[in-house]
Amino acid sequence: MGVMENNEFKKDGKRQVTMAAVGRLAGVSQVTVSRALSHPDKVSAQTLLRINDAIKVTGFVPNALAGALASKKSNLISALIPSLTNIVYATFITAFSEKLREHGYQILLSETGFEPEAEEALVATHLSRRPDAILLTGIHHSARARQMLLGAGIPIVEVWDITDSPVDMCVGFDHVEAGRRAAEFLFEQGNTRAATITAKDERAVRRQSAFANRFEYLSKGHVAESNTGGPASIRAGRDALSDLIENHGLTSGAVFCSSDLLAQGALIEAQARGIPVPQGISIMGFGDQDFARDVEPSLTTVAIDRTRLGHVTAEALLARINGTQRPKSVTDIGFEIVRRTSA
Amino acid sequence: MGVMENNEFKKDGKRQVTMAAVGRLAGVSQVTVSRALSHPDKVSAQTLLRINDAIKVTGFVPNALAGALASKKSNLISALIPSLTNIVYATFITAFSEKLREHGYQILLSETGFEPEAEEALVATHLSRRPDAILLTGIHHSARARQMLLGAGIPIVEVWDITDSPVDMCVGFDHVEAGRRAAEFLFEQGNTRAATITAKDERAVRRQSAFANRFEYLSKGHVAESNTGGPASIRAGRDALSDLIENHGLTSGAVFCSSDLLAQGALIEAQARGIPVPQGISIMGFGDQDFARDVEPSLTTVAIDRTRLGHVTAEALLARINGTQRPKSVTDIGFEIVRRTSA
DNA sequence: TTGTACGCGTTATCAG
DNA sequence: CTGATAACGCGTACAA
Repeated sequence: MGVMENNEFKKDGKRQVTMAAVGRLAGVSQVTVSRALSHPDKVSAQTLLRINDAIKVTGFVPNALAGALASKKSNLISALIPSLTNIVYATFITAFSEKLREHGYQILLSETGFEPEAEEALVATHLSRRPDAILLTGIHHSARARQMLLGAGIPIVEVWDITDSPVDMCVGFDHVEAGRRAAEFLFEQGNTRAATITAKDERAVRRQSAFANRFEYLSKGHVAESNTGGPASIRAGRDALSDLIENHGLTSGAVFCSSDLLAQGALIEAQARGIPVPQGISIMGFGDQDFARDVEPSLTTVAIDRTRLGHVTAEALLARINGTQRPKSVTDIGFEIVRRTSA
Repeated sequence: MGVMENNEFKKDGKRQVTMAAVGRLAGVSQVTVSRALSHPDKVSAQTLLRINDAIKVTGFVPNALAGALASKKSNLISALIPSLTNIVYATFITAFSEKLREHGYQILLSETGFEPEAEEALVATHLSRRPDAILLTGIHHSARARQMLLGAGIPIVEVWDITDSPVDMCVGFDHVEAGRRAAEFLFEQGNTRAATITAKDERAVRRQSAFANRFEYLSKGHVAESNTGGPASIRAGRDALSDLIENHGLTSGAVFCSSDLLAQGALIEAQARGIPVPQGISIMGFGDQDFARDVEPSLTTVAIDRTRLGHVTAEALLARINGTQRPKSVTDIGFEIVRRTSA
């Protein structure tokens, strides 16, 4: 009694309906059925009708596996993103998928988490499906992953970051510049002290570091830092603000958070402690998620247009697939500081 | 100069590395390479080493398309969910994917939106990839979709709802019962008036309806209702509460929201208007998302264990794939009312 | 332990 | 406009 027994599906059950079967019913050969589907204009109206009838009758569903094998085109695009439950990646992938679906592509999606090692294994399994292109998040990949990617000979796009030396192409923005600009903004707002709250995310850490450097340079003071050690959440934001207050002597100034969600947590914690925002402390988020403008006080933040990022990335990939776009292309979608009331 | 030109990928470029090529390098036949990969114990240690060397040297990546075609097993599982940007579906799919990946499956994911028609087209494209199983959200599907699904002869699981007549199997909970129980809970808390805020979501509407019926029966009063007409968001929650206050004369009592996000919006709006919660009005959410316990006041809600739902669904599918699980199975994962401070 | 022969369902090529 | 025929790369008998 092996574990593979008793399987009533496939294996030996009713064989699937093939183009040949449809053809028999329509009185044509298998090839003609194939043509009727991919180049209907190359088939007489007569037989086209009979074939479509036969398809309806048999409930034929083409086998894309066989099609991909024969044509060397899978119409599949792989996407590796850190996390689906992080809304910023979810909105990005929604926009990305939408645009690609319009062009007949399906997305094979996997979460890599924030550990670089996990990505490598996923790259292999994804490549085995022979996607027509692959999307990676970030610009840091293991040597073996890079090697496999290059070997695949397909368009590759890295997103959410930019670099001078992309594997193939990349579209994103400059995190160092974003952190720096946030520091300048908060300093210009009159804050002489600042602290940071950062989630466990390589890019967030890079922004934090740029922020701290810049703000310390401008203010000649120390920037206290609290790291969540995990993904962003309201709880993490609350705890981090408590940490800054209780363990780092934070009493005034600005707090730069690595995401709007952390900022919202900090906002709630400040409220719970009776600290007025922005009068007592200022809070700045990152991302400009939908709710940023709808919380009280509304959140000052760094806007990243994730939907545009998704669309631009999809278009770049499409252009690359049909040879329009050159390799080594780098697209900076930029960011924008949005001043609201929390800072 | 057609649009398909200039394509430097695939098409005619370097042919991919095959098992045959690996075999030649290792001095064995293609079959032996295949065996070395799927049944290493059936190959001598000697040749296994040579094969693994050859694989490394050539950078061989198996072609899962060809494998699936030959074995009639794609190791692919399709998942159709309404929305990725809705955190409840995202957490569900993360749990679902995780469990299935442990068993060697990859997930082909698509968003269907909340319009039933969109699902049908997606079912077709997904089925063409010959997934080993398919997951659908909800229990309402077009006739043609049902037909195609049945014809595919693969395990099918419908989630987030239950019914006596699943296409194949379903795992979820009873939305009518959930709405009813929420009404009883709020009434027992002493609320003599109630209103609802509901997003555009068939299941949410069903809960709302059950809630209103039950609460009206218990209180002998009318339950005012505000519908967002779109997806849930903090903005939508704020607007809906304003609507209830300004257009429906809401001044006290409880508000049952179709999601925690809407409830959070209502909470913020109440705060902005200086209405104390729960003293002025009570607010109840739905879903028990992470932040529900971390906002101020903490959110009373109906807990749905989405991670468990994901795992249970994956396990049911796995069991069904290897014939352990019978068809027409219905799994009710239930729900739980969590009393916190907002109601 | 290894290899040969064949089939999976489709597309591409070339003839008619 | 239609049809043979040959790939596509791998798994599954079955044989050695």
